[in-house]
Amino acid sequence: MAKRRVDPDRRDRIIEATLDLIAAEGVAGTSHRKVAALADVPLGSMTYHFAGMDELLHEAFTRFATRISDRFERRMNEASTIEAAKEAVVEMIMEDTYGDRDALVLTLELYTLAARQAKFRHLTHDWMMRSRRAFERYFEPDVARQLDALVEGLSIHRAFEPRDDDRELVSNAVDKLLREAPLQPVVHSPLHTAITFSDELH
Amino acid sequence: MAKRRVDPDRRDRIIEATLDLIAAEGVAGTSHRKVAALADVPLGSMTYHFAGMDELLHEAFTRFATRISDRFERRMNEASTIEAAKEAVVEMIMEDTYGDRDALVLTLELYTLAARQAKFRHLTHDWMMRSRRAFERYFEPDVARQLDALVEGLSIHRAFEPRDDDRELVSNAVDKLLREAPLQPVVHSPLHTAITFSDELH
Amino acid sequence: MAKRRVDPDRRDRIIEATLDLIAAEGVAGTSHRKVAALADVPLGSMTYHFAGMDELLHEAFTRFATRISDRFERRMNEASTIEAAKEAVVEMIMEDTYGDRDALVLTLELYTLAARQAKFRHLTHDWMMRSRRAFERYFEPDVARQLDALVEGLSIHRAFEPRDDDRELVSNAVDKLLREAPLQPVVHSPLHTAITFSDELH
Amino acid sequence: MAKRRVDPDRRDRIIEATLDLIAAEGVAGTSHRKVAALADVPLGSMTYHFAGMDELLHEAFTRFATRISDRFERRMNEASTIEAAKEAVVEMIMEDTYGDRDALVLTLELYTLAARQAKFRHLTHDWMMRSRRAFERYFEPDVARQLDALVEGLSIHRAFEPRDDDRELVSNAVDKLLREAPLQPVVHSPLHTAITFSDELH
DNA sequence: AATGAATGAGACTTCATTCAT
DNA sequence: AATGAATGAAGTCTCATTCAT
Repeated sequence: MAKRRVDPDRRDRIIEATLDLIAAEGVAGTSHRKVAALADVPLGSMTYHFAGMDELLHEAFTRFATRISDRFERRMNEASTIEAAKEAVVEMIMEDTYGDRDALVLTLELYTLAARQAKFRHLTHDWMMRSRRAFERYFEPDVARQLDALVEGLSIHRAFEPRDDDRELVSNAVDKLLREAPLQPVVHSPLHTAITFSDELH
Repeated sequence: MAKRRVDPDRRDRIIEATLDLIAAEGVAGTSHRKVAALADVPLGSMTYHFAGMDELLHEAFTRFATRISDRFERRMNEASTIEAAKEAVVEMIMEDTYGDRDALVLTLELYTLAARQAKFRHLTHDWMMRSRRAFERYFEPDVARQLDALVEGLSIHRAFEPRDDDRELVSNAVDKLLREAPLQPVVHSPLHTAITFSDELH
Repeated sequence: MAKRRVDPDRRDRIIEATLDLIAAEGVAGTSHRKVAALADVPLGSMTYHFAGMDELLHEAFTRFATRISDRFERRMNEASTIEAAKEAVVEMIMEDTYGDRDALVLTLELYTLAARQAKFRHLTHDWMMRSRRAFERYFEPDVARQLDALVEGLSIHRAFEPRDDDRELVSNAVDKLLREAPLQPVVHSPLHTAITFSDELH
Repeated sequence: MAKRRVDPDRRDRIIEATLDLIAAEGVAGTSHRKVAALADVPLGSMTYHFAGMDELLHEAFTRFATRISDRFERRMNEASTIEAAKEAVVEMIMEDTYGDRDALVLTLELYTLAARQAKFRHLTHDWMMRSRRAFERYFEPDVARQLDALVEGLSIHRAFEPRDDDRELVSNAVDKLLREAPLQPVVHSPLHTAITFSDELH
């Protein structure tokens, strides 16, 4: 382990190491020590660069959510027709909704944190908003929300129980959701931001 | 803490306390000490009744998954027509897919564990199978799977971002998935049980 | 694990299991639980049959020391000439002074206990007395003591550092010790039983 | 316990305290807590300075074996004639082969560990090699080995059963071993380093 | 600005022993 | 006579954080 007095992207390296570690051992198994070892920085660096574990987790998940959203947006924006957009949705569910196993694990870890701590909730909020907005380039707002939920559910279920005929099933489900406008128009009401979660108890 | 040498259903109380604690503080924040305090049993009881933390978690999540599946099955079985079944699905998403906040948190915690440790995967597997089978009383197998994923996605998204017009949106999404058989019939292939997750790294 | 309501030699089995366990994991690594598991008796049996860990250890080492001494005596008594006796000594050092690895380990464990706790000292005392008396059938008392010490030292050293030419070296050493009476007769004085060890501190 | 953030030779103090404690209560009775209390360091220091109990034991016994070997070597080197060397051997057996009671106990504890765990065997190996080499300044290699074993055996037996006439007996035994070259020369064969011990079982 | 050293709290687990049956 | 259940004490170790340099 070489001395590295000059080390500009040390913060960066720490954040990446944190994400790797969470993917591998979960938030529960993540500690300053392990991150420091993985990032090859002195233990003392950890609390020097980040006020505490919470700040570190927050920054790490911010980077993760941003990264996933960026990729998602890019792929959706590349489509030039509705048909292409639909194909992109199916494609993302099929091959890499969450990019890979690590991404799924990180997503679940983030949801778990967000469900319990308000301070992580804006991350999931922003993420969802960006997804929907990307969908809205091609689809009705309500359909965008429905689609967003379907993508979520199919991705999780496929991760746990993949099957050979998934593509047809996914494609068909997306088709049906896009098929036609509802008979009785959905009434838009103002965003209801009430948070369902009561926060941590102690 | 009174002396209580004779105490049947102590195991039971420990398991319930564990679920409460996980809901409140997450798997990461769950410890023998805290569970023991919550269940009002001596610390030494913990590893007497359960070989270790892992066994405790496994038993707790087994109870949880079974409980949720039971309730889900019961509600689906109560429907007598397809229309009623559809209504039950919407209802469950709307009011209590996961029963309550605790149930959502516990579900996410379980998914997180299952994504990383094979030994928890059979719990999510069984759970999904029971859901689909319950759906299959009324719907085609493929539709059952699509519906199952939609329920998953909508429940999660609604938990994070509830809105006043959710009922219409949910109902409409379910409607569309149920609407009609696919034009090009989905080809059934044998269950592909390959697990996508490589297990814990060390 | 069958129910064994009638089980006469249970005490016996426990003692043997204890010796096996000490050989494998040392006195330090020996516990009621492990012994019970190895002997296939309920944990509750342990403190029913033996007042406590100390009594168990004492009985186990008593059996061990007796067993080793018996064997030693038998082999020495089988010799009919001094030459044969000398050969028996060499033989015992060479092939099985302590019988096997387990016996060496148990011997060292016993010495360790005896060096610190008076209550184990009579075991080592009796053992040594029986060895010397066995030697005295053929050799002068002083030579017997010298021989006894040489056997001890060679056995230990050979256990740690065996060599191909050990037999010659051992045989030669025994020869020299037996060769002839000392020029200046050793004065016999009464046994000095003062114990050098101050006992356990707490 | 005063605050002592700056405390060099803390490691040192811990090692010495460990040796004292092992001498007093054995490896079995040695714990982080007790050592910390004896060395007057916080419990947390223990695993900060030493990766674990094993490392601590290893370092402690390394220091012990080195210390004993140093003293042994020094005393042997001080002799200028064979006669003086012989006298030094007798002297060491008589008064302080192992220096004192603690040293004998520690030696037995080390042998016990080494007999069961390979990682401690190099300590006993080095120790024996240094003893023999010290003897070889004055005596034939084979005689050195015989003498080494005799010293071992006499020291142990004298510790357990001291007698007033030990000096004559010891002196006479040494004399005999040194007396003259063997009639049939011992054949030297290459060192046979095979380790007899199979290691811990599980 | 950066870090090696240090520590109190608390983690999981094992244990000898007690006790009600 | 025998034992399953239970527990308080103590074991080793990991941790986030503080602090002197």
